[in-house]
Amino acid sequence: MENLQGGDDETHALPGLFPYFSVPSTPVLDAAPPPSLSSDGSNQHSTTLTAALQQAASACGNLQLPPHLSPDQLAAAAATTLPPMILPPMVDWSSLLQQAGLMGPPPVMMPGLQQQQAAAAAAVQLDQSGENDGEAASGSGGGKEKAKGGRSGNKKKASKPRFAFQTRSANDILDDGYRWRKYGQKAVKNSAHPRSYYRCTHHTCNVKKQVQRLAKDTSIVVTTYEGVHNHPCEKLMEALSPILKQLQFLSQF
DNA sequence: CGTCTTTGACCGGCGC
DNA sequence: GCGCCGGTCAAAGACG
Repeated sequence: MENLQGGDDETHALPGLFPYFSVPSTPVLDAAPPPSLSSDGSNQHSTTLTAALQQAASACGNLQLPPHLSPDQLAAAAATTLPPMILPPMVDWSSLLQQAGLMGPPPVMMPGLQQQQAAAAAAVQLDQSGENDGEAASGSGGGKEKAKGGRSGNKKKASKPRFAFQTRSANDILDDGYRWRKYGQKAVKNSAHPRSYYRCTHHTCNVKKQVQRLAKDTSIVVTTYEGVHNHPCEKLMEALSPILKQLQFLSQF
């Protein structure tokens, strides 16, 4: 599959949407290897890594790197102290570096798809036993507008951004750093595996996600996010705090 | 006791 | 109008 870029649709950048994965899972398509953080000590690499960290911190809302650190200091900090010991393995570096503009588009996210197209794409991916897995997303525009609201008058056709991606994992549930409450499960046509519906448990957050397995390859989990979290990711904060403490320590010099 | 999952019922949109 | 389907609700139960 190729990168699924919708043509004319708006492209959503969703910082903080996929900041953290602790479940051992791998992106299915065009998976970029983790950055070789320790092998390259060049300034450019280090400063861009710092930018990635800054992106991640700002995405979560309540972290700041020491403002008075010079770029050189930040670069030195990143180059000399960040290597593997300090980099939490659960951080999704592909997403971080992609947010910082260091990588191409993430492997299976589907930016630019309108919600019904994303849903249709996911449905096609599930239903089709044919060849092109995700290309159906860009190709099939024929998705009819299905019911968006459930029973209690959810009439608004909210155009929340929706992102779907696939991971190869034995676990259905990816720990993405947020807490989710399951509120439904439905059998999927032509698939032995049901689709599960989750809602973010944060009071003010309205983000939902759907999780289902591909019928054709049950080792692949398709996760569809709808909406953007309006609160920090606590687990990412925990993951980044050692780095930030170290940077703050360095800022004393 | 609070939180979460399970599961059948229900709702609304769509095609025929 | 009817049935299908995706999505949601909410009661009941499980769990720590």
